[in-house]
Amino acid sequence: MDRGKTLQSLPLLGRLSDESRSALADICIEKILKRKDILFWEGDKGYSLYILLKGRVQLTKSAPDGRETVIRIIKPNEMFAEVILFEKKTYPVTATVLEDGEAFLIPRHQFLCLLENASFRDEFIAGLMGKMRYLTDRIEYLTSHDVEERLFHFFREQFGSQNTFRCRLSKKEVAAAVSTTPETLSRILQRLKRENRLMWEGSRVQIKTPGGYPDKKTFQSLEEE
Amino acid sequence: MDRGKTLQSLPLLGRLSDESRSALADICIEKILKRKDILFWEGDKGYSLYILLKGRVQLTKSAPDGRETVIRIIKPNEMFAEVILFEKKTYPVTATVLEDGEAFLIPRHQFLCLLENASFRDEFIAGLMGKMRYLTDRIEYLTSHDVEERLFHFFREQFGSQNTFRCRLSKKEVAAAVSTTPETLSRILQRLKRENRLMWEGSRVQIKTPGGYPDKKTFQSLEEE
DNA sequence: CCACCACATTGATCCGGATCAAGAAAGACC
DNA sequence: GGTCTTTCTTGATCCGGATCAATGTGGTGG
Repeated sequence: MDRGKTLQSLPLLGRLSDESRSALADICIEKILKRKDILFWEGDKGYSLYILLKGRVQLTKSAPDGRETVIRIIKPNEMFAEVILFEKKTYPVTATVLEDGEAFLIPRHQFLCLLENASFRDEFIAGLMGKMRYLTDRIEYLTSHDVEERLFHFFREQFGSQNTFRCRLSKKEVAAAVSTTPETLSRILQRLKRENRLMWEGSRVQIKTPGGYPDKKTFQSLEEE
Repeated sequence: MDRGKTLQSLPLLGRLSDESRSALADICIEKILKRKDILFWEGDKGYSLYILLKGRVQLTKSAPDGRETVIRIIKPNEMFAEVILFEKKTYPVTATVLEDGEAFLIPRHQFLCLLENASFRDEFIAGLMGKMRYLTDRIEYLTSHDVEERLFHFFREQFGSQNTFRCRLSKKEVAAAVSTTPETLSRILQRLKRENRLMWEGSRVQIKTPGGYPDKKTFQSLEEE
């Protein structure tokens, strides 16, 4: 893999000067991600951040009683775990690979140098703001929309506005992502199929709700920011 | 008010060089906050961020159906609305004054200059990270803790670990802050009083749960970060 | 000081979705 | 290919908390 090129194609890093980018290319570590790998646990001390190139990674937080809450599912080209950049603190979430892929792993102190570059820094901060908006929206979404709405919204966020796509996540995982149980999801899918509004066979999902999804609210996915 | 001094005493801004700080002092606008004032509406175009000096401000997001979700309640010395810094976008939340106070209002382009200062910038980014942690925690909290736990947690977050304090918010507002209805809150307060675990008379709240609150989980308030 | 309106309490009811339980299907592993 | 484990489905039940409704209580402005 030509790292320099890969790095350049990333929205975030395209802003770097050629020199910094190639310096980064020498530093960052490629990592192959296999489904079910844990990249780090909530509470771990950490010194690197990640850029996902391919695949899908889930960030969860666990309650004292063991229940896991999905905070966010990372799609390719997103950066995650930057939270450890400026604090000697620990990861606030656990990162689990949901779908095989690869990632760049960038050591923290290395990354900090890059922030001297004004244009890069602005892009980086803008990225953080986008994530804050995302989390804000997620709070609103989880507290005032029902499971069906959350499901449609989740699909749109993850797979864009296409009406048919391949979802490699298990139903259990999707249930967790929309903050419900497999049983409830199963029942809802059953009903949606009966009402001929959504079909999910194997990994193939087909949405047939011409003229818009049930959730009217315009809700931006992180990518679109 | 001696703005320079006030600015210096703020954790975030203390890091600035004396010159930048006094430049900032000349720029930033003092604003008196009266309960029920709206600082900005979700969707407004905005060009300034705020630092709350005194009082309390609520950030909410509204669902299409009109329901309002409280995202965060700002305490003194916190900065908010920085989200508009790097995007020409609109405020993602509505800011309502809950308790009389005052704030500094800093025009966006002015603030951007300050980021040239490395130490200030790091502090600023660290602040953003803290907020992301907060939002992450809030998602987990709202989805996997019941109203009683959320209530105790809210008090601790807002008023620290003291067992007795003055809460100037209305019950309706507290209900919203813990994402429930006034009716439910009322019933819970009634029960807690009967069980002699918490008393709320007038604005005076007294918690009598020696040896820890029901929510065992260590949960940092933003201030402690 | 009274009238009015937002807040607060209390009761009755309802409902979305979690939980528990048990079978069926589908991978995964030797 | 067969066993074993995990996922998925379906059914029955339960429960936290929302909603609806009615009444009580303050606070505030004229």
